[in-house]
Amino acid sequence: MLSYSEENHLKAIFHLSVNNESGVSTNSIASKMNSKAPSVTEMLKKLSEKDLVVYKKYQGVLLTDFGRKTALSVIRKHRLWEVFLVEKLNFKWDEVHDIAEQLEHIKSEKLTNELDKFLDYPTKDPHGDPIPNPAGFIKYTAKLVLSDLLIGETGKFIGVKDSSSTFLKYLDKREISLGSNIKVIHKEEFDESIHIGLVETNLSISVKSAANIYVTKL
Amino acid sequence: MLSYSEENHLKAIFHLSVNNESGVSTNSIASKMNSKAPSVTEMLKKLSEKDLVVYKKYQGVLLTDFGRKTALSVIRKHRLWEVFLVEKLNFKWDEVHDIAEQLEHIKSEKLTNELDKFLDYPTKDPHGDPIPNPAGFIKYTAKLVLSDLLIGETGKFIGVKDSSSTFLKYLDKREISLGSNIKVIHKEEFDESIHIGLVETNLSISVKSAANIYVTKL
DNA sequence: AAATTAATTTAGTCTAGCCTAAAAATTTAG
DNA sequence: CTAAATTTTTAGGCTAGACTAAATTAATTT
Ligand SMILES: [Mn+2]
Ligand SMILES: [Mn+2]
Ligand SMILES: [Mn+2]
Ligand SMILES: [Mn+2]
Repeated sequence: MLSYSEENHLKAIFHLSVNNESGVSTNSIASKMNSKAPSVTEMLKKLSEKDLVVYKKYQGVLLTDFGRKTALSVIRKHRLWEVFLVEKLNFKWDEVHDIAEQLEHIKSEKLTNELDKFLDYPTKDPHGDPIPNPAGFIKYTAKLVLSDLLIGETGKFIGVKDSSSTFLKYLDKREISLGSNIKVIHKEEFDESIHIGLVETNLSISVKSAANIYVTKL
Repeated sequence: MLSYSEENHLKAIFHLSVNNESGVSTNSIASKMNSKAPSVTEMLKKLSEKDLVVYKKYQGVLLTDFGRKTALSVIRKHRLWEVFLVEKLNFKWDEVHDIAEQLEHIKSEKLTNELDKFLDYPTKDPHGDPIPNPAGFIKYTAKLVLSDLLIGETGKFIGVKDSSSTFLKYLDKREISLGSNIKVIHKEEFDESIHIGLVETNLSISVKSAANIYVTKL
């Protein structure tokens, strides 16, 4: 039975492993966990002891298959609960993350799988992130950021890179929501802002925002 | 922000306070918590420090209004989650308690209240126990145990005293479920067993079982 | 290639939550 | 109303998980 802290460390390592062939560094984990390096080192020893990671002093750390599967099980629960909160309990997409951080640690496979069924087997969470299946398989969708689109190109808004409450609420205010088709109308040279067209309206947004919006080219 | 252990102690004290005017004893709490007296003493000092209980050495302990409200909030969450598991996720009444023990500690008032709404404001949990309202008000129903009924009397099955998985599954097997009207047909002198009549069938059950079934006289 | 800088680990400390054993207070009994 | 039994508290210890400061190893510069 893993502790919350062990599960959270595994999750952090998993997220840091994406696009990172070599080992994950102690400091990067500490920074993601809002803790300090010595706490991470101690945890790595414990996780290594339990065969959840491969750890060699000063060499960074990598998940074992077992560790990866465990991390994905936590992520699966996190995302399913986020769907539940939005779909069934009237939460907004910017309100669910903190609660899901708590719910992801509830231990009951039956609960997770019944929840999955109850939600009709969703494949994406409210932020567009893929939901791993019970076996720990996760289906990634090719995506690029809106700021990479050229003038005249259109993309479908499929996810956010920055999922902070602030950014999510900003998108709500501008009525940019998951699934929207966004066309790049014009790029301003002076401040690099990007004029975009939604189904109805046209808007202008900063590069910073555009760099945080995942799209698939249409 | 209270810890799980603090919340669990409050819950234990609350349950031990029912029908117990004077203070709750250290040992009774330890026994309910599956811990030892010194651990309880230590916790009582902490809870007292936080004004959740009134504690005086060797004098037992009582909840303050604040402590009582806090305990009831945990119990409210526990019972709402049990309803959710049974009503929405196909759990049986004997499978929900352990999961609710985890879920009752999730911190989000909005979550609790939205869940309540989603479940259409249930007043009883799957075991017949009343669900406190958001203000911490709990509505008790007058009840007696089946074994107290006299021959010829009929009672409506409204709750269980023993809510162990074993007993609940036994009731399932005998097809005795919440809401059933149970008539006492005969009491066997030899082994004190009680012959009862359900809507259709007649059964015989032990005094022990009968002493664990709450009914209201019809 | 040595020196400096940066990253990581070790050493030692702290708190929460639990424990056992011993001491003290309260209750029960003779 | 003392004496024994019971209950409760204190004392001291342990583990998990966090931290700071110091030491060590690795990486980067000159
Ligand atoms: Mn999230
Ligand atoms: Mn998400
Ligand atoms: Mn329960
Ligand atoms: Mn219940």
